[in-house]
Amino acid sequence: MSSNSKITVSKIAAGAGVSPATVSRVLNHRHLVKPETIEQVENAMKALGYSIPEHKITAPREEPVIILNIPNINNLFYTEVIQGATMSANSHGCHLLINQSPLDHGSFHGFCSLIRRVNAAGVIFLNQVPSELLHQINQMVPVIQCCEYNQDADLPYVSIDDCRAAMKATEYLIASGKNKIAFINGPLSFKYAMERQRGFLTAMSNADLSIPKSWLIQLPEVNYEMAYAAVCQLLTSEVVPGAFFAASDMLAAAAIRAAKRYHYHVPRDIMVVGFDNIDLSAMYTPSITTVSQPKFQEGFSSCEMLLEKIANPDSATRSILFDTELVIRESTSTNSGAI
Amino acid sequence: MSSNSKITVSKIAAGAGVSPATVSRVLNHRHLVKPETIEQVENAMKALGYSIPEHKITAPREEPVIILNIPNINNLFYTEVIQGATMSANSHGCHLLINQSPLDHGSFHGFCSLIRRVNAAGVIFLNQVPSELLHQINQMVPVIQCCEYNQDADLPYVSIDDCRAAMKATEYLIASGKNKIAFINGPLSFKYAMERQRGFLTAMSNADLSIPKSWLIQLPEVNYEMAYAAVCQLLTSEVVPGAFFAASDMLAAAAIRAAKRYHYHVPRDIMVVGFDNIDLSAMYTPSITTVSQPKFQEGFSSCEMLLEKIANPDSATRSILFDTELVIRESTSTNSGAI
DNA sequence: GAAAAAATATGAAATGTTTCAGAAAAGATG
DNA sequence: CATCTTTTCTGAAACATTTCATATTTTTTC
Repeated sequence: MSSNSKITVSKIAAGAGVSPATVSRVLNHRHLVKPETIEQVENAMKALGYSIPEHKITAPREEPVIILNIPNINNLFYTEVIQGATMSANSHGCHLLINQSPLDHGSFHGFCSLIRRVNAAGVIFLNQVPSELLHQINQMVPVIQCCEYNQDADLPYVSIDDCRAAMKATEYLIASGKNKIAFINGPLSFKYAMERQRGFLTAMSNADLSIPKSWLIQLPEVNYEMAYAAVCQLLTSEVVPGAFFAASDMLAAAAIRAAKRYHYHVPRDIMVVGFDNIDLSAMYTPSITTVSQPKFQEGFSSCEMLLEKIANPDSATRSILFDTELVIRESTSTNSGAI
Repeated sequence: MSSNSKITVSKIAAGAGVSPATVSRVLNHRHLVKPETIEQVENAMKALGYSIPEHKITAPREEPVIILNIPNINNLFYTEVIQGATMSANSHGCHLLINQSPLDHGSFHGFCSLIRRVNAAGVIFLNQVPSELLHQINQMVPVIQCCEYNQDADLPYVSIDDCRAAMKATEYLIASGKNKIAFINGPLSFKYAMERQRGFLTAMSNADLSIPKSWLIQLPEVNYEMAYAAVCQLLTSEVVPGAFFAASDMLAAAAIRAAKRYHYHVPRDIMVVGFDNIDLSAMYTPSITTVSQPKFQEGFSSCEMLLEKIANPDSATRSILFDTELVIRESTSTNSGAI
């Protein structure tokens, strides 16, 4: 027996013909060591019967960390987008971490310090960020905007054509024989809200339909209770709409609930269309007809684009607008077994 | 000027009249050093104008990063827990980042390398992690378990008493005149699922009630469609339960949907109780009676406990079990305006 | 395509941390 | 209260890690 005592870094180093420092590096900062040297050291370890403790094994290179920023995790919409981005990141051996920050002027400093602190390789924003902040961050690391974006910033984004999608949905309601359609929306400060409203109004005007101003419901935030209250109020006035188009599924759910309260049958008396196709829309009773956007795909592509930009900072990255699809469910379909 | 060069452990040791080992201990394992000795060392540090070392335990110059790990972001339950943890972290000037990983043997390496890569100060787990992995991670950074936990690991957790909560809910259904109660559950590999089932069965047996085996619905995953199909099947057999107790709100929603399909009135014919009080349960039609657990509070306390453990690694951290509350809504309340 | 600049890779030495053995203090025992 | 036992505490030495200087390779520039 050569050495029966404890296995030390120095002994491994001697066996591998390198310095103890190098062995220590293989153990702790593997990416600093040349692959062939790592192999030498690992052979020496094996010869001594040493196995590296599992939690000490580090990646052969410093894995990039990507920050995906969301304004508020309390929104069902994001989960599938995040799944897509995570899938992409993991398949490239990257870490994807989710940060929650409004990314306004107040939180900007903290966000920058986060980027530096974790040495992030890039950022995906799911919220609209003011141009000047976006540019400052883009000077530190590559940036991609996903779903909600700031067109002024001239930075790449992955999203859908909200206006066209809203037009299609409105046209569907009109084609279903409805001409008294109310629109429920959240704050117009969101680009998507603005665009969806524009699509709705364009489709209505194209069909020569006009509606009272009060049917363009404008909520101060995307909130179930508020939407429920607003729709209840509308349903107790003299003229009642024959359909609601909501800029998000949760608002559509609130409209359905309100309609039921006043004993309107959905879809016979009142049709309801939502937007986004979140899980809730299939689970609701009746299930909700909605504009489906490819959330997973959007997240996935954002991350792919970002990784491309990280690997090749000067490549011209082109923005993407995905197609949407109208998913017909019980809240508009008279021949399904809606309750 | 005595020494203008770098301040080292040896110099502090010389100043304090102790060995370098002791200074190192003051910095890293304070509890091993006698209080008077600590004071000597700290005086010597002050005399040398010692400013906190860069990456050592004594508060890094940059803000700590906490990793909150969830098994799957596609679960509505987590969002509020995350809000609580974020609130706590931010109020202490920490970054809280969310990572998505099942934390099994396959993903363990990647997770360890993440911890090292971002130099995380601590971890909060929202999923049950095998003891041996938990211990290995705990050797790197402090660990807190939140909501779902592994009792064997002997590491601190913040959660609720699922068994007692499930008993209370079952007793409420029994007190409401129901004695034919079915239970819908997800995989028993989750501790919460096991405990909730135990609570249900205990309450039933305490009331001398027995149910057919098929009324203990055991789904291979927590999934709306699966639950819907299972309940539909049960509702088309000869004897039909008068109530469903579901181990999660989503399963309760599926039960309601299935009941409606077969024209049972909820709550008159069939009562339904869920668990967790996620947003969905208030939005559903009818709204769902459910066991509410203080999700925000659990997240908040987990993070506070973790920060305490980071600041003071040797402090004895005691686990917490919060109280739950039964929130009565339309799915069980005959006198509310249920539809 | 040569020269300059930047990134990568390594060892010696400096520095930090842990182990181990033993001293000192605190409790237990008869 | 003397003795044994256990626990706490510390330093020397062993060991691990990081820093810094330098050698090597790769990339960029002109």
